[in-house]
Amino acid sequence: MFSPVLKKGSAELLILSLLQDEPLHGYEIAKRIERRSGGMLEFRVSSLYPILCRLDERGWVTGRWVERDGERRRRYYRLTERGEKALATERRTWREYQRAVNLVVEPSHA
Amino acid sequence: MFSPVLKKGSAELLILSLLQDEPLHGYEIAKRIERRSGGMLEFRVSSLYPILCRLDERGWVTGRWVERDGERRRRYYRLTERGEKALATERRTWREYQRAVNLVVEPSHA
DNA sequence: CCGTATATGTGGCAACGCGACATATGTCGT
DNA sequence: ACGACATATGTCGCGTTGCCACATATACGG
Repeated sequence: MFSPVLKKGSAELLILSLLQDEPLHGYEIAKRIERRSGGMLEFRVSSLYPILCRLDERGWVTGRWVERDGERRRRYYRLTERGEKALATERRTWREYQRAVNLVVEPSHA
Repeated sequence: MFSPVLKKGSAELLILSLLQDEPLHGYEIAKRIERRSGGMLEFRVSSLYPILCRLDERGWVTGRWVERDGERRRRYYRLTERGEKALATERRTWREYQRAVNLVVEPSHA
């Protein structure tokens, strides 16, 4: 839907936002992003898993393997305390960024 | 102010928006973006000039050298017809993109 | 005469999302 | 029994893009 370029930078914010509600595994995260955005945002798994690793290394989320009968193994991620703080910061940054861009592009200044 | 990652994708939109009002040269574009955004957005010249070339090659803007006494030579860019259409599209895309991300990020869904 | 603002550019780097591909399991229809 | 599909996780290499460092040149004020 949107070009890869535009989506840069928002990926982490999207994932962290979903994990705030409850722990999720990768595939489920991708589906929820698509559903919540009304199909406008789509996440390629090739982007998703590297990002989750990145967030784990950074200490913002922790992953935990879960194996159940009649189910393929899944890795559930949950937000850490540091991740929660980071999410708050990223959300604020995103809002400010939107505002800044809109100040320039919205023609109300003419 | 904002990380380079987040800014990816919005650069063209910002530049095209400013050129809609009147033809401008590169340096002036950079300053206006900074001023209009209240100092929140800053544009490195090392990003700016390559983008202007790109837009020129794509036929969205056309550059014209202007030399005046007591002034260093400047290259003024103006929006082409194709550029105007592209700008309209990019503006719409940006709005939709904001909406899509906010649908996922804003916690009003819980 | 020297620093600062103005003005335009180049080269190479690092980050990031993605397409293509690989692998494995559960489910449903035929 | 078998194939197609959804589920689920991952790797590799590519292309785009903004940035830092650097280069060059002119006008102006102290």
